[in-house]
Amino acid sequence: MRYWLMKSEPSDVSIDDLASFPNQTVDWYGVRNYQARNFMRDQMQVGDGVLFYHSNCDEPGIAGIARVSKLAYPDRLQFDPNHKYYDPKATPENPRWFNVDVQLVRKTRLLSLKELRETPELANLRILQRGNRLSITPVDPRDWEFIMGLLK
DNA sequence: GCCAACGTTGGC
DNA sequence: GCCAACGTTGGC
Repeated sequence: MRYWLMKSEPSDVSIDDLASFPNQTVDWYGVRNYQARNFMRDQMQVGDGVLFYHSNCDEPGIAGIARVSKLAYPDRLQFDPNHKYYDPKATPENPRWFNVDVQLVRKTRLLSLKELRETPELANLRILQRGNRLSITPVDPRDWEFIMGLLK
């Protein structure tokens, strides 16, 4: 059992969008970074904990708790020539991009990036490191427990 | 909209 | 394999 932080732009999929989806589940499409892909494809297990993070928006921060609900499988959009996530080098026989499914556990208060930065216990969070751009990062179990405490 | 920090691409 | 050019991310 591992823990992850996954960024989503709320203009694309917000925590409220997730809550409104069938089974409160979304396929985590559109990841086009190899490190993030490898986390999903090689390490994520059903039941892993996910911090659902709103990025590139007015109030960036953790907006809810979710879980991995399906193991990685090929990202459907890499095969769609009309989509911005199309990848001409990917084929169904040899897919390049993968995604897991993520299911809402519960919406939480917004634990803002500002508050995260002001919390000394969380100084090691990957998301807070300088220059971090990765959309999926592992979360240390101790950090996860600490954040669960803040979100009670 | 700016721009720092990365990641990717492709010529050599 | 190097690295300049280019593209993207995402907070501010």
